[in-house]
Amino acid sequence: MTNEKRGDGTVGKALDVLSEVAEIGSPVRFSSLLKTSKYPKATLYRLLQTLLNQDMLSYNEEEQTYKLGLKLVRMAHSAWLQSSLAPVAVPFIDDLSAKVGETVHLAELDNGQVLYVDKRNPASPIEMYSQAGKVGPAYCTGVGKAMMAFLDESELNKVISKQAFHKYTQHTITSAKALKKELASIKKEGIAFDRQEHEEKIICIS
Amino acid sequence: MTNEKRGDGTVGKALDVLSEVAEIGSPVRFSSLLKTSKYPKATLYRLLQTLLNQDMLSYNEEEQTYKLGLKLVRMAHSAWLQSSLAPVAVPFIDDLSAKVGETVHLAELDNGQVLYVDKRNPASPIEMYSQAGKVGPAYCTGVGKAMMAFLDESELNKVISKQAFHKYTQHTITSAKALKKELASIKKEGIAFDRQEHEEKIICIS
DNA sequence: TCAAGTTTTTCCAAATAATGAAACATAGTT
DNA sequence: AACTATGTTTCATTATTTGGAAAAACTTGA
Repeated sequence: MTNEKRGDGTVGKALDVLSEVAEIGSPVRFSSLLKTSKYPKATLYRLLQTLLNQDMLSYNEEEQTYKLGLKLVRMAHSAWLQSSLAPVAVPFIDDLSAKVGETVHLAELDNGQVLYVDKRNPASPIEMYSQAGKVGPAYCTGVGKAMMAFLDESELNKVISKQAFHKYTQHTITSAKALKKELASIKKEGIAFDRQEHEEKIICIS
Repeated sequence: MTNEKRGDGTVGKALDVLSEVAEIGSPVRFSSLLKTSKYPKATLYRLLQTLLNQDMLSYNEEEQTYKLGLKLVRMAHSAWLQSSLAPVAVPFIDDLSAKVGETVHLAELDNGQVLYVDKRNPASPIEMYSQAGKVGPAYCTGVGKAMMAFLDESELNKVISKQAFHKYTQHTITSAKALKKELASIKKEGIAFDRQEHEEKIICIS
């Protein structure tokens, strides 16, 4: 039986399980996972054990619950450090945030997704981790579009072809053609707007 | 570096490779990884491909380099949300930081390791991601010891038994016995100190 | 341009590890 | 005690992973 879409062997399955735990968002019991998961009992069990051994998950014996583990956090820390621009740009966004008195995001474009690398909010100086690290679709956020506008033709096509357009709100752009048109005008004017395309009531200027 | 306990099949290997990429800290070429890695060419290659497919790594075609990928960051974000106390405690540590005018860490104890969940530094409001997410050994940090002091006997033994004591500085505690003694006094006095046990010139009060 | 060196990718038979139905274990209830 | 709901282990079968070696794909240099 070959599974076409999710096709990399055991590792794929393990990461699948890891994602499931991540998506649930709170510590989970084995049985609870079993209901959601597409893997049979024994398999799921062994995958969880492996992930535990590897510190990708941590297990609370009292409550018999699994949650994401230390290794993951440690690696994410590395990922942050590996991010190309973050360390360099920090002073700039601090500055910008202070000047405009609005929330400032620092984002990176990675394979058609916007990774919010950092965030500065002048009012309450934190919330940070709760936003930085978030990933969103590039085609319906201000930053995303701003960045795509400056890709060259071939790269842009590559990115677009990977996208599955999903209509988040009634304003979301859902065709490659419409997107390209918008990008062209962004390039000309130097400013990108997000007109409630991803979340209602949130607009942004990039 | 010398980790004997490596034994869970393919998943273990894949995560091993992932760790290696993380530890290097900057984008790596295949050949470069091959030198460090204990896996043969073909194996390493396939593992990298799998991790790529899974978005755990991302690949820069121009430079032919691998770095940590989006999925990892996304999951770490979830890990942060799953952390039991962070969301609740944020206002408190903001407050505390303002009052004492010193850097405040929020840490969690997880299997003998201290995870710095959050950090507030009154002078420069950031650096955060660069520290939060960091993991350190519990037995030679102020916070770590403070928390261990309030574990009950059996849990404490479990944690201690997992520890490999490593002498970071000449002040580091290196025996289970000495550690227990110290914990007892911490419990009595309600304050834990870190007297340059982990890093020279850094002391802290918990 | 071709040959010589690198680095990355593919192949395939043998070796190994993963699978999952079912049995077993351990609470928790009625 | 028998019943239920979870969690853990076993084991013969099957599918995946392995790694040496060799083929591509790139890089250089003359």
